[in-house]
Amino acid sequence: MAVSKKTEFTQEDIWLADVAKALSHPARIRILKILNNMSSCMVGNIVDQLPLAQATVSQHLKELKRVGLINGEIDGPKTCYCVNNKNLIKAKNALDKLYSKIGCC
Amino acid sequence: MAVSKKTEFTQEDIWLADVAKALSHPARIRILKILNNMSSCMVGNIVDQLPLAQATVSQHLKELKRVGLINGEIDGPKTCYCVNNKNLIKAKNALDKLYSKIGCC
DNA sequence: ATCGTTCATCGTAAATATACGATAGGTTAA
DNA sequence: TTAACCTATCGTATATTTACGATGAACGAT
Repeated sequence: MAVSKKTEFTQEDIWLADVAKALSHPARIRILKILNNMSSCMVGNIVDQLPLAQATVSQHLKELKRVGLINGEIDGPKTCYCVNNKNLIKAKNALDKLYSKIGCC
Repeated sequence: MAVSKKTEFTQEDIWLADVAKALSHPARIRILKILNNMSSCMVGNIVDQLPLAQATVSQHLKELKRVGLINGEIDGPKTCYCVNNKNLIKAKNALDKLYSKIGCC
């Protein structure tokens, strides 16, 4: 794409777009829902519920972690992930600023 | 990416991911904010406020329209765009389902 | 120390997204 | 009709994402 122009926008717009990018794959939406419904949050459990290879799931988890939508901590040989509610709510609130005050044309 | 596995998820997860994808570029976030603050919504006005070529802006508008976040209607030689509040609110509500009931691990 | 388990990272191939110039299509004005 | 204008689309180059097998790193148990 030649050269990216993403840096020429405000920090807030870049941040919100980045969070949206992390949400832009059904596997990552599914992962968030799984973490929301399980007390256990081992990677293996997540892999079992997705039609994807372990390496691919790990990549998706990394992307969600990168933008702060989930937290992960090492627990012995396993890794435990969970949703970061604070940032998810922050993203939801940011969407409020996009509502049109005016009706549709 | 070899073969896409996106179809192997639920319709709702695919839909929400698709809306998030439309929001995943700062230019498109900016466009929504511009539409939210202007009574006029001609493409030319939007192009003037972005560091992008007209062809690129048109592409971004097309992507927002594809998922129903904006509506566009031809008004003489110009085209008028506006935010589709209904779908934006629908997306925001869908994010509510992703909050963790459990605290962070 | 060795083995099996769990997960992250590397390397790589293919699909998709981004950006722009050029051009086409449609509208109003002269 | 011609000219000028506005926007969408086409063609194309490059960047990024997606997906997987293979490998590596860390841990617990034997």
